Amino acid sequence: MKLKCKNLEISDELMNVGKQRSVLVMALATHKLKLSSFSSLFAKLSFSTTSNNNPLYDSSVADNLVSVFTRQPSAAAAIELNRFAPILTPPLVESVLTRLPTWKLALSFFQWASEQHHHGYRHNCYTYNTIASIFSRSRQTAPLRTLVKHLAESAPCSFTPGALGFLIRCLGQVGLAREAHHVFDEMRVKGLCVPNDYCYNCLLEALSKSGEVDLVEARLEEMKGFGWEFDKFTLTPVVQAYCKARRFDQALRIYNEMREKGWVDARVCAMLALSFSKWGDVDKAFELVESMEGHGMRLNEKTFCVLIHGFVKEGRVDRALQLFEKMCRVGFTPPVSLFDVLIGGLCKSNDAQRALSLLSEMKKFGVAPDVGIFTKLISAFPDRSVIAKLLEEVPEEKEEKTLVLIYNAVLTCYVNDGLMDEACRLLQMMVQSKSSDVQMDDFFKDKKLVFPNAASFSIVIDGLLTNGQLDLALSLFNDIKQFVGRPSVLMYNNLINGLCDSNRLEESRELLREMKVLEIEPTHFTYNSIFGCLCKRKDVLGAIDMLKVMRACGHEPWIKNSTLLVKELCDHGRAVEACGFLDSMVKLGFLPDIVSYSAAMGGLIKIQEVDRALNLLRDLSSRGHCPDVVAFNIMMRGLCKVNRVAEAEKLLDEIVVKGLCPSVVSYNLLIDSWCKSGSVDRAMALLSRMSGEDREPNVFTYSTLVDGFCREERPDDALLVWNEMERKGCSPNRVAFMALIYGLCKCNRPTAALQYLREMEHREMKPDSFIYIALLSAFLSDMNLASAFEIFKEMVYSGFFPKSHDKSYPIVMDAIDKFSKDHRTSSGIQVLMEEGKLPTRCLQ
DNA sequence: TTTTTGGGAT
Repeated sequence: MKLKCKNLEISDELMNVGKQRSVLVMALATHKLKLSSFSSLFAKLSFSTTSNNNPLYDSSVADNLVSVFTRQPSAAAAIELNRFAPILTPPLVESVLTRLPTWKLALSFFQWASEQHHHGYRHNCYTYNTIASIFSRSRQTAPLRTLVKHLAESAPCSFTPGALGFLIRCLGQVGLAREAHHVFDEMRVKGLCVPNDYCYNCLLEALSKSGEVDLVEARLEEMKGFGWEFDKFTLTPVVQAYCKARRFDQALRIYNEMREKGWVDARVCAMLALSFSKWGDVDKAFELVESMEGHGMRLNEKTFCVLIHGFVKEGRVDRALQLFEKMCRVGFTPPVSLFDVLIGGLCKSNDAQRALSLLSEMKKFGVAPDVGIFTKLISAFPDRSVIAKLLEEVPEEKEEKTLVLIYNAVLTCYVNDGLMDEACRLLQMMVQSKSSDVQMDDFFKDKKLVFPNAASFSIVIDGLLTNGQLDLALSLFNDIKQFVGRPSVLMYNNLINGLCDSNRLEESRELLREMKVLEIEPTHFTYNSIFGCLCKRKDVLGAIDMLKVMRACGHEPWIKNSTLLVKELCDHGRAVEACGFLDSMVKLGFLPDIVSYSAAMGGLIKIQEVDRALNLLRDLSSRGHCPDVVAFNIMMRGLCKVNRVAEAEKLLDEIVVKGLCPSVVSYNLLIDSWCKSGSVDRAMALLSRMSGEDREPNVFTYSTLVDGFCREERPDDALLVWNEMERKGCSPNRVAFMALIYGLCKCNRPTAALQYLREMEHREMKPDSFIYIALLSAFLSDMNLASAFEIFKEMVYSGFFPKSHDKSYPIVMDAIDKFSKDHRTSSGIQVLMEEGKLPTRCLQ
């Protein structure tokens, strides 16, 4: 009998089923897997039973269940599905699970089965393992994690040691080592499983795969305590864990132990060899591979390849070649990538001849060289003599194709060497090769030229673009259309990008129109090149128009572009327009980045619109953003600048309340504010709060405080801060030195200041001119004419002399007057004058 | 990709 119910409404019965969802279903649902809710799936399902109301369990039942869960929800037979429930058994569930095509469907079915406990169905360890291995194979860590968590906590189910091992391996395969570690203990504590040595071995493997070397060691100890014997499968993961942790000696110790017991196999050897190679010890790795041969072991193809790549990377082409020969000897055909890396390595170590000989090797294996290999070979012979040789050896059956490859390689070499003229000339010859009678180059005479393909043009055009030869690139581009056909999107993108970089917006738009005509779909790159150009031009309306286009075809504007527009506008005092632009973005459904909002806030502050900036900060959360510390810092700076320090302080508290961590900058801003307003002691209090919160002060903090103390005429405290800075290993920069020197001068300590100038010079930092002026005036007011003159000379010799409109001009002139009138310095001034170091017109 | 230190200008 076949039952089929169509379009059933969800019945009360079904609603009840819905309410009975098990804890597991709820737990799995927290992963927001967008599975159609099970009840609605029910309502749409159709299914058939084999013969009567009490169907037998046979493979056709499994088939039915599979087809019910696989089929697109169509005609409904929801209630009928319930008839399966009473006959559900773990083997049936297993069999259905393994037949379902996707992990999502398997999960649906598993959930449904979990709900059937009122019919007496319970999962056993094999159904759990089946779904676990499905998740593991499809790398679904989230549901897998939920599954084991549930397994240990709320759905006790006993496991055989073998089953626990299997489960742990599923976890290990997707890196859930911690979970494996945990479930192992849970099962044991709850009495659901008595782990044996196999379980331990599986656990060790999972742990070592995730690099949990400490846990590996702990479990090993535990095993010993329980009296389990170690075997090959115990120690292999231990070697692996030590290798991963770069604990070289320990890895070798275990390896030797294994060797004594005769447990070494190809896998362990390969693992160790790969690690040696990774650590740069190519010879040891090679030695190991050699010793394998003596014991009848051999590497697999993949390991050969990885080792050869690694050897070349370490600059050991010699060993790489030896390994390569071994690989060929055991009968593997090396892939092109291996030839590529070896030829590259040989070229790099100036063994071009040997590289060339590998090409014949390729021929023997029937592996066709690609353009990259040709390029490497040609570059390796600076006289280009190899080109003729390559051309001679072109196999007849693939002549056309191979010739283009070779010529494209030549073009690439020209481009790489910046020989754009040569590249263009060759391309032109290739184009003309059709029309015969072309004057051939030395390299190419005797050889047939070949007509270029799209790649040939692309190589040259890209080269021209990176060389800034935009117009030449454009004219070649037109040739493509004539000779090769439709250009690729990539070529359009590169040209449009080049045009936009040169601010040639109209032409780039023309190319975009052309793409439309040719029905070449532009990409986000295409649109963003043009959008970026409009942003750079501060063309707000144009940018918004472009956004509309992008909205229509579903491409996102790049953050850097919209941020650039906001920044550019703000830099020119147009913060209000910037805000308008951001609003337009929102209206178009693009959420601007927090960075662009921060830039806008900064712009508003710049034009004294502090309250507007504050409003924007407040609005951010309603626009779907959580202001970050930088946004708060910008706002704090704005408030400090207009002396609303108390509000800035409140923002600092708000940062903490919001669960963010104030940065050094946040503190620096307040410290600076207090230093500038004569409250250096409050600033110092904040410094101690910083150390309490483990926020290291930086050179900005210390410079600010040094400045603050000097402003309050407390040079000794300034020096204390300075020493504290050096003690903490924070080395002063130019600005810090200048702050101290200038501050000490203001406090009438020119001699101390001069010491720090010397220290600064010793560290190869040059002060700004105002430092000389400060020292000069300080020495003069200290009546120290000799030192004043020394500084004056240094100033003059370093090429600095104030202009007549300069504020420091009268100071310097007054100094010269004093120097001239004093017998100790007058001759020195004379010398400077004779040397022409002093502007003559200033000296009447 | 946004934020912090020196002086001083116009």
